[in-house]
Amino acid sequence: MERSGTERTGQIDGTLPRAFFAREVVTVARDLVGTTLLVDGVGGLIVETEAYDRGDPASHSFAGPTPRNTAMFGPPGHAYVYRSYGIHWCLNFVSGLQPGGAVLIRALEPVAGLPSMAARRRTEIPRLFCAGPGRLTEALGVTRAHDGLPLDAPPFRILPRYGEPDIAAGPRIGISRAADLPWRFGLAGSPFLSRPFR
DNA sequence: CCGCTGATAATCT
DNA sequence: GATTATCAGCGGA
Repeated sequence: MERSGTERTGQIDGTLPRAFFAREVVTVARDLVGTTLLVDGVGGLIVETEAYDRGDPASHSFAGPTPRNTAMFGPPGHAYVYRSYGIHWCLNFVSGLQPGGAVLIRALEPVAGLPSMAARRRTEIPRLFCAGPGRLTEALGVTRAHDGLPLDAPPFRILPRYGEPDIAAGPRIGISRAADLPWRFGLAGSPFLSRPFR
């Protein structure tokens, strides 16, 4: 059984406040590593993130608001979910001091709801449950239905981390523009990353 | 270990 | 018609 929010954080309700997301996207992306993401009680430790913001050629918000990226231009602390390569869903946390910023959640270390993840992912290998943005959404049951939902209310729960994790940084994965920016963050040495840092 | 390929759909040129 | 914030399966070294 998981420890209570009070025991972990000293707060009554351990869920991250919306103000957490209303900071520089790169800072939010780094600070999310080591927090715990649950969707309907299924999830685990966030071990890999990427930052995107307005003015970033690799960001969906770069060209301005469209039907797809509407949530990115709404208030921080909400989900932005989009379909990737026609097959996968990808989960972002709308963040930043200006509209158009978001943090892509790329990998989790599975902690809660392991049987549900195994069933949804059709594999018994925990390392492959959430190692990648598309795998993660499949394991947690995240779809377009979650686009725009607030992150401080069910089905979402995001719990603060305890101490300071050892965080690695590097270039983002799978993009062609602004590919040199070190806006990918991860828990150093974690076996649950989508790809290792070097 | 590495690289290639197909699946599949919204968005943009 | 091309591109894309991906993944799984395959073949070769």
